[in-house]
Amino acid sequence: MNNSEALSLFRKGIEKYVEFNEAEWIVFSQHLKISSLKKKHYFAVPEKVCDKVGFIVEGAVRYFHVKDGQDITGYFSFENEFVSSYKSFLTGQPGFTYVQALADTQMVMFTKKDMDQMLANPMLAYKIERFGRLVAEQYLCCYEDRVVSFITQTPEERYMQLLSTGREILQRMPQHYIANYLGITPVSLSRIRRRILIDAK
Amino acid sequence: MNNSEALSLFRKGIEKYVEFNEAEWIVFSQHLKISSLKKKHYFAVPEKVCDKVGFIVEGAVRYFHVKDGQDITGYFSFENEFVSSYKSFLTGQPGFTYVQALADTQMVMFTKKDMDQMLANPMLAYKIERFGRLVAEQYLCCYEDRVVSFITQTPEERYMQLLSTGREILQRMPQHYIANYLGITPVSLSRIRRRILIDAK
DNA sequence: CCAAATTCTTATCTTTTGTTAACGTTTTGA
DNA sequence: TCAAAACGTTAACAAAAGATAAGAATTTGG
Repeated sequence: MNNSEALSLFRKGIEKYVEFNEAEWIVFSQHLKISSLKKKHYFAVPEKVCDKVGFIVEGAVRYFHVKDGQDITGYFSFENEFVSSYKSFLTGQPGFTYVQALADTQMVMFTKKDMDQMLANPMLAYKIERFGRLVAEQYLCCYEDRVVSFITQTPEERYMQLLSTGREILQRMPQHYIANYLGITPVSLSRIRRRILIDAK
Repeated sequence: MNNSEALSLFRKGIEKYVEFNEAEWIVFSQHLKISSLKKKHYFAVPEKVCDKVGFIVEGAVRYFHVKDGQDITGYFSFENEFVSSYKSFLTGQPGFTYVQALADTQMVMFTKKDMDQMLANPMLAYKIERFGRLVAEQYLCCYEDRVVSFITQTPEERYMQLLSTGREILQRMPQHYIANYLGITPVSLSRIRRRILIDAK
């Protein structure tokens, strides 16, 4: 994919948050950078500040933590979604999360510095504030659902719900990542699947 | 507490997000309403759209879900914090959460309609967008931490962490609410506390 | 002030999950 | 193409959590 195609996908992808006129777009896009990440390479690592946000035009990433030498996968992002170690980006503090490309991934990126410049530029400030608000609000809603599911549902119920709503994750992610995402071990998810199969008979 | 005191606490409380000059404040505060909620009364209930956000100047609320006839407490808000069934407020769709006053609670409120009016008012729009962005970002960070704790920690580890960071919750909330908040049953939290006591010896 | 409700702990029993390891299958990458 | 790595299932056992119930202490609300 060439840069112009990537930018155009990005512009289309963020339409639901904000639309720029041509003059604005010219300035805005000067703050964007097209960037590729080879499979298994890292977008963010712990102990470092993640000073950028990406928007995936092709590929996918996973978010994971390392505990006692083991990976624990907490989240995924696919095409048309943002990537960042959000808390680190927003607070400017070092993060605790690995963000790794699961396949060769192409993204449109902007840095914290660029975001701050745009927020300080009267031509863009208003729309960037709004853009940021709407994106943060959307992620807030996702997180709210996720927390509620941990509080109110059993692992089996969480998996059943994922079966009915999580097409992309189920199709594109190996099962042991999905287990982590649900807050359980891969062995436990395998058993849950078995239980469901038997109950279905 | 009289209305003027409440408004002043509110203005002080949101300073970290946005500061208004006197002219802006006059307009902004016309969209605010001071409101009291008696203990055990509801700020929001499931199946209804929560069309308002409050800022607690005195009191506290808890958020809970009902599952199989049982309460499951998911969160709390105290003085100087916002209250809403956020997803319902942001999306305009009916919520799934009860939000209930734990004590007589006084808050400063604005409705979705007021927020939309302010966003449409050139005098306030920019600051309100920014205000909304910063608040959403902060809550996003809280939720991120919470999800990570469910993914990477055992219930015991979550409780230990709460012991070191959750002063207010621990002091003001009964233990069975805290158990729910940690994603476990009250009985299980009681056992965890016992284990910790024994290990400490 | 007192009965009722709430809160916390403890015990018992059942169910589920975690841990570790083994095994066959599939995928990967050199 | 082929060895190594990754993946999913299963088993066996230990550890933890859920469900239920009982009982004591505390709080509450009229």
